Amino acid sequence: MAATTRVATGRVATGTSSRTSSVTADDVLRAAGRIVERHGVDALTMRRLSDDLGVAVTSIYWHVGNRDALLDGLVDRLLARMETLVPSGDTPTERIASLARQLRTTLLERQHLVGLAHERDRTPAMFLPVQLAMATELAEIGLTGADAALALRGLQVHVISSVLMERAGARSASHGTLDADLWPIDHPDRELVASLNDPADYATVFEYGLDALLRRILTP
Amino acid sequence: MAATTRVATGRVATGTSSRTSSVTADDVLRAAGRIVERHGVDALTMRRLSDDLGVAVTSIYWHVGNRDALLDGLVDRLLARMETLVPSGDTPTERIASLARQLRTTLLERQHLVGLAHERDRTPAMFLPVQLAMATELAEIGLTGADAALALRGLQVHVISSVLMERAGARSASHGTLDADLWPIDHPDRELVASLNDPADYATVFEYGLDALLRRILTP
DNA sequence: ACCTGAACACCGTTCAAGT
DNA sequence: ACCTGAACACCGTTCAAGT
Repeated sequence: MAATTRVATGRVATGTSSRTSSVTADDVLRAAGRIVERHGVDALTMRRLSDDLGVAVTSIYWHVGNRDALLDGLVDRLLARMETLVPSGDTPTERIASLARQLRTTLLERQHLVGLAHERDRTPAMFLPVQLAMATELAEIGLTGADAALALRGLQVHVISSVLMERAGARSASHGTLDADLWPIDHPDRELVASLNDPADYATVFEYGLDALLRRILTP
Repeated sequence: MAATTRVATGRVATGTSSRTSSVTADDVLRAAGRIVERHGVDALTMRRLSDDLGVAVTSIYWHVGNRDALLDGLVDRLLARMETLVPSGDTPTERIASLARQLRTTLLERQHLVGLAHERDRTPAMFLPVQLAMATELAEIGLTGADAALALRGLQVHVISSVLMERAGARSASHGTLDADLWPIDHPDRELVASLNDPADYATVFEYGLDALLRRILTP
């Protein structure tokens, strides 16, 4: 009984579409992206999405196929964003670092989408534009071939991992459990334990690893 | 109509339990772990699990509470495993590297569980035993306090990332799309592109980054 | 061309009932 | 103490039907 509370859902901003009331595929993508980024992938149900858009569940299927295709569309949007990054800096090393940092901040803004892309095996495609740009810089230093490939993958691994770790760190911190809370209270190195309690320094960890990689690239 | 094909499901190996037919909480955990590791978390439905065990869905709830508690239990089992790692090697640096490598291989064996632990913000707890052991080695080198914390986190980030990337790499490779397939076919550095086509060298990428980190630790 | 409700098979979970 | 079926609210998806 009482199937749904379907009562003129106020209608969500139709945005660019000129005709009223009806919904475009782009509207669906946008609304879906909003839900995913704010509440995670699991929160994206077709019924919730249709509620947000003020249409029947089934009309979403007309626009985007099904849930799987919808998620694919979201990932595609993220990948398109990756092509806008441009390196800055005077030396190749600086430009590589600049690319890595831009990549990191871009991914941090869309963390749930990054996870989604990873689950769907689109991580390689996600990194492609940056890899191409980085390859150019590496060639400038004289690093090509297998060595360059290794350096590229090293950088790639480093960036994505610090994004993932930062998310985990932020969430643990927000619900109170810090890394250091797990450590034995009588550990001799109290400054170490204290440092692990500082939740905000994942940027530093990132720079630390980036520096390590760049040094190794410059002195093989 | 035809609710389920509930026909004497042959009964799964009851293992250690002495009484026949009935099921222990440990049986449930084991069966669930098998499903998760073989087919991923999404494949773990309560009904499939109960089918595997040859009991009614509802009896699972008696043993483990609900699905969420079940997943928690699986993660706990993974964390317990982490305490068994022991460093080997003559120098502190070698012992640190040894710990990182053991951690990596252990996590690679339980990749789905690692993802699960990460989603549930248990990554810090997962790394705790290794971190403690590594801290001892770092102190031997003379690295303590904030510097040691940074090194620990750097190592932690590196290990988990290479595990995650290796999974992504393996899956992309298995369904045919290699990193390098995305690159422009006319890219000047053909050896680089060829290197990116070799799917098996994630171990090398891991060692590369590990080496970079250890060098940086030794020369601050 | 676009939207709709009804209907399907599938979830997780609760509960009263059995032994 | 353990297991069961019935029943609930919730999914994704299909389809015939509307305009």
